[in-house]
Amino acid sequence: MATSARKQTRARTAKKTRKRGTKKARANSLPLYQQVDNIIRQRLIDNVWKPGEALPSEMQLAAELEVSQGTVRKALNDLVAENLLYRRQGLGTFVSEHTERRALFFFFKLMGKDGSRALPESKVLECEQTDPTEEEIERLKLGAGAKVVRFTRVRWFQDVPTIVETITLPQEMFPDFGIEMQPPNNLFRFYQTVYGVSVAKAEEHITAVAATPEEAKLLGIRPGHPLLQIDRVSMLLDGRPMERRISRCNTANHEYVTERGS
Amino acid sequence: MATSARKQTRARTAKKTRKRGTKKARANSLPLYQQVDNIIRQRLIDNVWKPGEALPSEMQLAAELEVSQGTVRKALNDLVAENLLYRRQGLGTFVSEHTERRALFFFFKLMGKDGSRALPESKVLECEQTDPTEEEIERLKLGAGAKVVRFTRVRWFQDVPTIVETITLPQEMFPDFGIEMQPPNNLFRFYQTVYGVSVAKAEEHITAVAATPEEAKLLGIRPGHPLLQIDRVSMLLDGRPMERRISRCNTANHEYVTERGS
DNA sequence: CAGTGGTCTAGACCACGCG
DNA sequence: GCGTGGTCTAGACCACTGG
Repeated sequence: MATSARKQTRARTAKKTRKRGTKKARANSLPLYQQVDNIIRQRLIDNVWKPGEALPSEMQLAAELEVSQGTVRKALNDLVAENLLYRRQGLGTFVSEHTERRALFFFFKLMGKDGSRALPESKVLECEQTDPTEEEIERLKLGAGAKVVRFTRVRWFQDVPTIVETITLPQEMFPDFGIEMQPPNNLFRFYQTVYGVSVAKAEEHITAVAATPEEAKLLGIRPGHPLLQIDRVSMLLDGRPMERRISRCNTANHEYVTERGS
Repeated sequence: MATSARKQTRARTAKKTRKRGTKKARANSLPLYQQVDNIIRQRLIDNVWKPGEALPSEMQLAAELEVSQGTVRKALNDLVAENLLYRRQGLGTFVSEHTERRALFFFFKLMGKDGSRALPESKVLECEQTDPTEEEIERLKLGAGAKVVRFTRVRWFQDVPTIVETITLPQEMFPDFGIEMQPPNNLFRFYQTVYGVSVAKAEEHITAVAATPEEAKLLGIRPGHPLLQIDRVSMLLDGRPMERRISRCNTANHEYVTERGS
């Protein structure tokens, strides 16, 4: 910022014999606040500030990047709108964490039909390190020869088995996963604290399917019973896929809830 | 704004023998830009500006409401973030419309598994004006004695029947609906242009269900085949429910797709 | 108390769309 | 050329947090 973008700016306006020395124009391509946004975004990707940590104050960032406080503020607020940061008056600006609560409200859309909302318990059935299927290669954008960790678990709400879940991770991002380790219930928090891998966005494909005999047995239902299948790929800030998860849910007592504003 | 909120402000700071006459403080409750936001929001509810129409310019609004241009700008940008308005440089600020394209990308989440994305054709089976069920009374927040319009339709993607839909409307909001009128394919646009009713937000509850014999016949599948049920209530800007829709979809070739940022 | 973010203003210039 | 929104700055004061 202080160098590249800025110099360009000066260069661009040079031929017009710039009169106002104090005024800043923007580079031909991107507005200043977006350049600031990108710099901060890159630092988040590079883990310069870790989840839960505070960023420098607006004034400090403004001084470092040689822009006004207002420009930094706009960039920060945009990042807050994307849930990457949060701010607390009198305290500072912080990197978002994947707390239990956050996982619950942001990623976990299954609610009890009675209005209850809770994370289910989990029990892992199998866990192996293996070769990916064709579908996994595509969904996780895996390179040739890449390995994956794949495990299956059943999830309960109040002693009622409700979800059968198959989770696939790129082995490269999670070294030694599943070798001497049993995955815990809150996976996102685990990914973040143990491997420094933070989920930034996710895409879900939802369909209705019939329960297989195995699933029927695990969930205590008839084979062929309708299940809600949620096929989700979670991605890092830079867009790289980091988890593929297929959840097959009995929606007798729970439903997938989503709302959209305007 | 020019009167009520402003006077309060003055009143609050009165006892401190306010020194700076030019400075504006905010009322105890809400920041100025939120007051402006609320005023504009109310005008949208009151249809002061209709969908597609331009609002007054920032300067005009600022002058009318006696605040700075920057404050109006923040309020407007917040409303843009909610998709209630959109702005075009050099042109102005406009009220959002429910165009085909908008309906497609905002409300219609069903995508072809081959990546295609289109609004299906529709054929209405029945249409009646009747008493609401208990469930409808609750979901549509109907008062005692309120009537509803209820109709059923089948929807096709390229000649393949895929969705069976039951739609319920509060009769009060849609006088004469269904009496001498057959509902068209793009309902949201119809609601807006004919009745001045604009959807602002929606909540969906998604489950997996088994096809009834009637549905199976309509969709050309076996009874008991798994269907994706989307139970949606759409609401006006002020939160009043205006449509309840139950869509039961065969997800053999289509799936419900959603993404979440951070 | 000092330091943080939150609000608000005033004014400059830029980029765009249209006549 | 004019009016629109878009960007950027500078500076003021408010409100909250912590020591």
